[in-house]
This record gives sequence, C-alpha cells and structure tokens, in this order.
Amino acid sequence: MENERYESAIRLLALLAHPARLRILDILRRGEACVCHLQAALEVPQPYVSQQLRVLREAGLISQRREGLFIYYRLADERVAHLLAEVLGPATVEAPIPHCACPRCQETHLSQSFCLVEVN
Amino acid sequence: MENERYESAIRLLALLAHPARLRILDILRRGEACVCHLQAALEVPQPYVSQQLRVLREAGLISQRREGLFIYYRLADERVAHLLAEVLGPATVEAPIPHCACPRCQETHLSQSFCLVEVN
DNA sequence: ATACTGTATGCAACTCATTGCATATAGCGA
DNA sequence: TCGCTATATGCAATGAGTTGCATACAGTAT
Repeated sequence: MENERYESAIRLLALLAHPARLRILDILRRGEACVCHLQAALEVPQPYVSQQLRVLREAGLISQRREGLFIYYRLADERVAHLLAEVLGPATVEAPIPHCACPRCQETHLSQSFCLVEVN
Repeated sequence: MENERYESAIRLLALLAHPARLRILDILRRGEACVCHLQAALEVPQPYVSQQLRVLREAGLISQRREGLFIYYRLADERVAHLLAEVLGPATVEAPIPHCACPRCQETHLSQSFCLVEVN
C-alpha cells in the first residue's frame, strides 16, 4: 500500500499533537529523565504521566532504562527531535523544576550550587 | 505565557494528523489545485473536502483564489511544506487522477498526450 | 429569469482519544 | 518478611474531533 506512508506519518503527528506528550518529548530531547522528574515538570498525577509514557513507548518513540527504583526515559526515534525542532524551535535550557526527589535532580541542584559558589 | 509555543505547535500538528487533510496538503505542496481536483484525488464527497479545506483555511495553512466557478487552493504557511517533507519525504510527482473535469486538468491531460506523441 | 455547475455551510450522529482514579507491580532496605 | 517508594496497569466516564448528509450560495450561460 502506498498510503502506508500517510498512516505512519499520521500516527507520529498525532502522538506529538498532545499537551502532555509534547512536553514530555520536549524535556526528553534535552536528555534522559525519570518519571518523577517528568511528573514534577508537568504537575500532573503520576499515573497520568506513566500512561502517556506507555503510549510513546509502545509507538517506539522513547525507550527506558531502569536504575534501582528509578526508570529513566530517553528519545528512541531521531525523527522526533527533528520534528520538535521544526515546530518548537531548538531545545531550550531546562527550567528549574520545583522539588523533584530523584538522585539526578539532587546532583544537578548540588552542582548548580557549587557553580554559583565557584563563580562568586 | 510560555506554553503558547506548545499550543501553537499542537494546533499545527493536529491539523496534519488527519488522513484527508494530510493528503490535501500533500497535493497542494505540488502547487495549486481546485476543489474538484482534490475531490477526485481523495475519492470522497465534495462537502467533505470543502469542510476540511475550511478547517485548513481558518487555521491559515492554505489560501484560496477564485477563477470563474473554480476555486484554487494553495499552501499559505511555509512551515507546512517543511513538516510534510519531514514526515512524508520529498514531494512526489502527481499521480494521474481519474477524470477531474477542471480546465487545469484538461490542459494537463492534453499536454501529456502531446508529450507522448512528440516522444513517439 | 432560469438552469446548471462548482463550492460552501449547518448540524446531528457517531467514534475514539483523553482523563481520572483505584489498584497492581517492582525494587530496596530493615 | 514487611513496609516503603517509584512506576505501571485497567477501566469507566467524559469530551472533542470526525463524518455524512441536506441544503445554501456563487458564478456562468442560455
């Protein structure tokens, strides 16, 4: 079928055309993030985040990696980064997220503090 | 609001994530086309085509031009061509459309016949 | 005027994704 | 083993877009 090209494109576009999923992908294009991180950024219930992550995962757009209790997600489809750049512009620097408890965020907060100290 | 960027992107993506609209835009990126032309290509009722054209028009993605009874539509937003190239690949040559009655199609059919004659 | 053709509009019915929430699972530490 | 935290799943209710169809409008020609 020739119109498989259309169907495939539509599946991809429809996945991006969603507030929560678009924000998730926008965060992930800056690098890995755990669920609690995404939850803190979106300010929505955790099951809701997991639900959208499942949709994106089953579509092959993201992949996951477990590290203890935490599961880190990342982009798995390079088309996504291109599309995001097209519709959102280049990736922006991560805005500070109100209290995310994951170890990675703790590190970031620490290193940021250190940076400030060093510069001063 | 910062998330106006997201909303605007979502509106655009959602407009493309639709079988009829995506095909219409894919045809229009090859150049102008009248409604009867699109109708013949999609093989759907004419009111259905006009309806989707209205959606695209009100979103500013396409513009129109009247010529007698015929109304020719064309892309009006250059982001669309970029996005289509991203998700569909480069524009393909127009496949022959089963009997479209508009003058432009008649011309095309004629010139194609002439071409064949010349080559032979 | 009238008839005809190309295109647009309005609206109801239906479909399907979205969302909320209760609950289940997985790993870790005591 | 038990409790705790991070994450996942299932399912029902809601809601928004899609689709079909009857009809209206706009040019053109006779």
